[in-house]
Amino acid sequence: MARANHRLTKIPEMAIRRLSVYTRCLQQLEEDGVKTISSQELAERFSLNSAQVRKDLAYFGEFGVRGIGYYVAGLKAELQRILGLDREWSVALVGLGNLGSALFHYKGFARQGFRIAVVIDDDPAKIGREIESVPIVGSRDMAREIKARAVQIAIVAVPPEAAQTVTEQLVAAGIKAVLNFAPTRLRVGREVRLKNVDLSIELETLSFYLAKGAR
Amino acid sequence: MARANHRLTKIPEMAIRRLSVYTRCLQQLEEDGVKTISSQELAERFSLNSAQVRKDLAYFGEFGVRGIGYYVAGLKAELQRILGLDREWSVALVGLGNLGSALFHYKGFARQGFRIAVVIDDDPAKIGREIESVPIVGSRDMAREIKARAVQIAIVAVPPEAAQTVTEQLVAAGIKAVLNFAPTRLRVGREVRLKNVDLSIELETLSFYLAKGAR
DNA sequence: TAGATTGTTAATCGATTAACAATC
DNA sequence: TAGATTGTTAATCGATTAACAATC
Repeated sequence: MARANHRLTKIPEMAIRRLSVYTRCLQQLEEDGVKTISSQELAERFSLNSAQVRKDLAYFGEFGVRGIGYYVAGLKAELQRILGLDREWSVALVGLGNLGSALFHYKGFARQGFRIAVVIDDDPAKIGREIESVPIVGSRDMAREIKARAVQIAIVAVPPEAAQTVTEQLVAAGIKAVLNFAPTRLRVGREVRLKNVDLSIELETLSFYLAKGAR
Repeated sequence: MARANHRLTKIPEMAIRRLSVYTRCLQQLEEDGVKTISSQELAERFSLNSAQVRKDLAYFGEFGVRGIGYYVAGLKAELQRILGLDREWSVALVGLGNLGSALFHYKGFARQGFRIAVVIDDDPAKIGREIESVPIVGSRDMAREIKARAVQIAIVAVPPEAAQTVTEQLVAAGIKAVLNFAPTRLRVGREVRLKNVDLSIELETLSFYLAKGAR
């Protein structure tokens, strides 16, 4: 029964993350000249259950062909569309310290259509300059630049004590989603999508298992 | 009934992560001079359920006092011990490019007792030098340095094509846990704890919600 | 003692997986 | 048609939450 229940159901966050992973795999498969793939084969690559792969996809539509599997190129295109990876997103990078610079040069972002359109940093030695043709502006000019460049996503990589203030300015300037690397819990309104990346917590879970092993 | 069921039960990964979060909060509370806190108060700070806080703690023991709550200093110390944060861990940082440098200078790691004891990079311009008194060695000398410095944790921040090879060398040298920032799925034996940090996937989930909002 | 809050059990909720009719 | 694999329903599993006796 081909019904579009995928409009109504709430989609688990983990399903979205897996979609991301499938997409990258499909991209590789396409480059390798693979034409079709079954849910079973796809699942094996990530030690998942084939039913989970099919269910993740079923949230969004019917992309497969019974007896065949999925056409790699077609499914990749569908997933890219669903994830918003079929277009370019203008991103503002806030903070050009060590982490900010690393993120600026990180190749993975650009590959999926995320283009850093403006860098924001209040260091007088940096304001007014460019980095790889991307302008560096002070927070004073932040709102103007964000609007002018239709930036919707901000990557926050400033010291923790500056993060909340700068985020409020970003939201006031019209930013719709924030990826936060500052080790602080940010408070934003519900109209803004916030994702925290906590670098310390990952090390701490590792040390838990090491410490446990030693006990 | 004070039984140590916490020795047998399998502990959810998410519970460990929350323990990390509680610990940091308790640290702050201690600095602020707060003596006791209830599961309810603690839960509210993270929009969690108080039963969840109590259950997370109950995996490891009985730390609270009925009618009172938890003594901040005592609970903090217990959780630090459980997470292995009551001691110093020697860490090897592999790859000193943009991301590696950022991670090297990242203050959050050192704060919780993770000390970068050696940097590994094969750039001839870097080998043999030091960065903030930490030696930089080539992968040729990796095994020797890791053993000499009793390093158990490695942070991998090399280009994706080098990640698998270097990880195998790390494991051969006796590394017990790997935090991987390279955008590649690493394959390691089951005796090694592996945690992947995928920077792209976070942006991709954000763009999913933005794209959905626009549909 | 009366009030507060824990630790734990039982109920609920949600996500994963097995099973299978539909169908290419 | 026979074989393969989907999309979906129903069963299972695990994690979250409500409820409450125990007890400070």
